[in-house]
Amino acid sequence: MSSLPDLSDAVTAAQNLLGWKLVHETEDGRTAGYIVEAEAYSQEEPSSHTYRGKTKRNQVMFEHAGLVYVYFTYGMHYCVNIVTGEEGHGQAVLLRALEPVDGIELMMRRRQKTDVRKLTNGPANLVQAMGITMSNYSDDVLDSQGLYLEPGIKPEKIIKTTRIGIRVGVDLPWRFYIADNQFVSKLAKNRNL
DNA sequence: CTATTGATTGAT
DNA sequence: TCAATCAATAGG
Repeated sequence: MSSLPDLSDAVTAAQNLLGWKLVHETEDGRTAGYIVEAEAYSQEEPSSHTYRGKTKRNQVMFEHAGLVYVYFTYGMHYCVNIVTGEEGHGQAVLLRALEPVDGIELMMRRRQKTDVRKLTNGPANLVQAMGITMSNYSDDVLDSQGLYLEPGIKPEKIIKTTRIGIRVGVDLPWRFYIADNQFVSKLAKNRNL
């Protein structure tokens, strides 16, 4: 695996990021996990937050690849994305699930769960376990500090399928996850292509 | 201005 | 199947 992920466009990056290790160092300690499930979003298609142009919420998605897009949704949840593509093109990869590697005790404390499989199995769950907040908005994951990426494992088999939780653009096969990985979010295992 | 919806989760 | 709960957006 090369030392930098391919973030040239969202769909490529969603596959390429699988197996990379996401690390977050905070005052409470270090947490890290392998990315096992990810989805691509881009301004050309209606399910993307950038479909209707730049707003205060999504503006970082139009900046350069490697920056972090955190958003608040459903009145109670945060989700995290890695920006991809050229500057000015609103696209990113939503991280949907991790396989916990480091700081599992800390993740359990943050999540109030002891079942390792329920720590990071979903976009809002992994944000909570990793201690990611809006203060991580526009962090650079290619800088080795704070929230960043490290080379991890090479996925044996990647499953390509349709995205979760959206009402438009449901036909696009823009979701990718590592086959037979027990940390992939439950919904993701239901539909296959 | 008000009303509705959503890249979710966890409980029923 | 539904509630929790708020930012963005559509509509008047």
